[in-house]
Amino acid sequence: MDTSMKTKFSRQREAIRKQLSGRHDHPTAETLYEELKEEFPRLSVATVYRNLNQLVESGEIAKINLNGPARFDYNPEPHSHFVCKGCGCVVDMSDNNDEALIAARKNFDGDIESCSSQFYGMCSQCIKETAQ
Amino acid sequence: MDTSMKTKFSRQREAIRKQLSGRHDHPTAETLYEELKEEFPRLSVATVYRNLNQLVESGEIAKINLNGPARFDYNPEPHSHFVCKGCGCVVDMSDNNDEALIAARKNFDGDIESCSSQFYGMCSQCIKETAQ
DNA sequence: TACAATAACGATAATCATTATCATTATCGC
DNA sequence: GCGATAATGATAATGATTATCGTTATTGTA
Ligand SMILES: [Mn+2]
Ligand SMILES: [Mn+2]
Ligand SMILES: [Zn+2]
Ligand SMILES: [Zn+2]
Repeated sequence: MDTSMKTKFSRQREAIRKQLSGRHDHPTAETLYEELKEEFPRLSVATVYRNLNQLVESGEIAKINLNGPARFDYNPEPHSHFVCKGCGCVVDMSDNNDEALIAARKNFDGDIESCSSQFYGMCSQCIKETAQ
Repeated sequence: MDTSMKTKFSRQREAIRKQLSGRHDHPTAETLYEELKEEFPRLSVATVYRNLNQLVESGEIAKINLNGPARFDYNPEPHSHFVCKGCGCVVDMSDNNDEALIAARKNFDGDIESCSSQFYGMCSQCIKETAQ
């Protein structure tokens, strides 16, 4: 992408940003698109992808690659996620990777900038439902 | 998939297994396909995907989801990876997630089974080339 | 306010990775 | 060998994402 390009305001990007803010379910582009169609009946799914990519590129949001379509996180700060094997939900974990980073840097011949971890298992909700 | 199905031997699956064994570059299905075409000129890419999925399903190998096509790991034991932002290489890290697992379980209301971490940065090779 | 430059849009075609389908072939137990 | 069926190869189909392109909206300036 051309870095000399100065970004202009767009109602769509603003709406996408807002839609993603303050939530912790890490929605996909498709989910955001479906939700925003109400407010923007003419919205194109390409516009959602375009803007999400731009926001990721600028470091304002984060992209999460797991199985299936990419998910997006309003919080770009490195943090861990729990992925439920039952319902597929992706939940924020409140741990700091700092120790892992420090440990990893000791025996690695390169420059480690960041770390992202995923934990897998069953969320409390799914455990309940399985118990029935 | 039907669990009552007993798997039969296949030369192709054996070759895929062998091709993946003993290497640490975590190739994609496409890469393995290209490499195996020499030995199996009639090989279909669908066969590679089919068998890789089967091996993942049986827990014999692991699937790694990052940006781009999935990569496969002959080592199914949970371990961390370093992903180079320069060349895109994926390198094994010799750390144990046990501490991270124990810490995460303490303040999480659910059943955490496993953990996978990725470290991002520049590999030593890329650092050298950038310095030039 | 008008206007030129251009970023962003919406619609949709194209691409890429992966899976499904199906007729044929290979494996396996008898 | 023979029957049952898992696995294959070819290819169509799907799902996610990106590229294209003509139109629209934003922005800076006259
Ligand atoms: Mn998060
Ligand atoms: Mn590995
Ligand atoms: Zn769950
Ligand atoms: Zn590198």
